[in-house]
Amino acid sequence: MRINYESNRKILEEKQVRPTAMRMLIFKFLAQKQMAVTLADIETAFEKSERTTIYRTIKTFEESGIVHLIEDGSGVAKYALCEAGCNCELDSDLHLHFHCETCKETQCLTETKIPHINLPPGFTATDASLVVKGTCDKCNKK
Amino acid sequence: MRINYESNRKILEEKQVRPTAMRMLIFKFLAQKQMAVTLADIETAFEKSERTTIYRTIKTFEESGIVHLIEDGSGVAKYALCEAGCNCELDSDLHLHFHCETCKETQCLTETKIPHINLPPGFTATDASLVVKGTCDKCNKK
DNA sequence: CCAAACAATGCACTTCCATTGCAGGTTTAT
DNA sequence: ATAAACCTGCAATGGAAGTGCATTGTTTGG
Repeated sequence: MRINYESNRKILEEKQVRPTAMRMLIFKFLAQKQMAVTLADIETAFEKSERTTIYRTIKTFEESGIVHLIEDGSGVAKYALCEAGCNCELDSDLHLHFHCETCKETQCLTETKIPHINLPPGFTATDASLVVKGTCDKCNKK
Repeated sequence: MRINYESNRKILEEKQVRPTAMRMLIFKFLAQKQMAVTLADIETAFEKSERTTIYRTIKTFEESGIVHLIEDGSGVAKYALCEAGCNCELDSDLHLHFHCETCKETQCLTETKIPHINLPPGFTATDASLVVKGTCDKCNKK
């Protein structure tokens, strides 16, 4: 729908990313997915387009703070859209990621923040990543 | 020293891993290192031996609970010895890992356990991994 | 003690994912 | 309109993980 298209475009522009056709498509794809996706997932969804372009698009998104990288232990990098107003780089917005061992999907649990950690003396933290593994709500219902 | 050799051997045997020469060497290497190491690190330390052997040795160690895998976000798998009596698989022994962005080393902070996390309704956890990034005590002193 | 059975090792090869170089094509600013 | 900056597509590279198979080493049962 038109509205959505316009708002997506606005998000890209706000982050200083030119809203090319490819980027808009990939952004839309990410927005529709509830889960974190791999580069291969995007490739599969857009068979017509080039791996490299997708790769670089995601890199651009990552550097611009449009998506954030998630390493969930599956060995491949996954990406998910940052929430509106999210500053993933900052300590303040460290949410946790949940990897379901049944459906193999990874999602952001944006409501659940990483609790404050007391580090041993001498250590200073700039970033943290918490991945919880188990069974997600959907799979627990089955 | 002899004592150490014997005690290392005992550890392997307790975990049902045959103490071959190669395995003893790799175990010793891990025990001396304070940090988590990559397969490449071990390769470099033992140039004479085969990548595959090292790879499979570490796999064996991992499956037997002698080492645990750490994914610190550097993209490559790292391994560290489990503490005596550690049961890395169990919730009870989830310590945190610290990745120093200055020296690029990763270490276990075994004293610091992962705090209890309240998951949203429907989610059940079996495992968790917390990696904190920043500057370690040594690099902060420089 | 010897042979059969099993486990560990070495070598070659494959696969998967990430990344880069370069040559067009497109957009933007002057 | 034109140059500069940026984006895209294609080809190729690199690094790490993993597999198959033949060989060697180790254990165990007779």
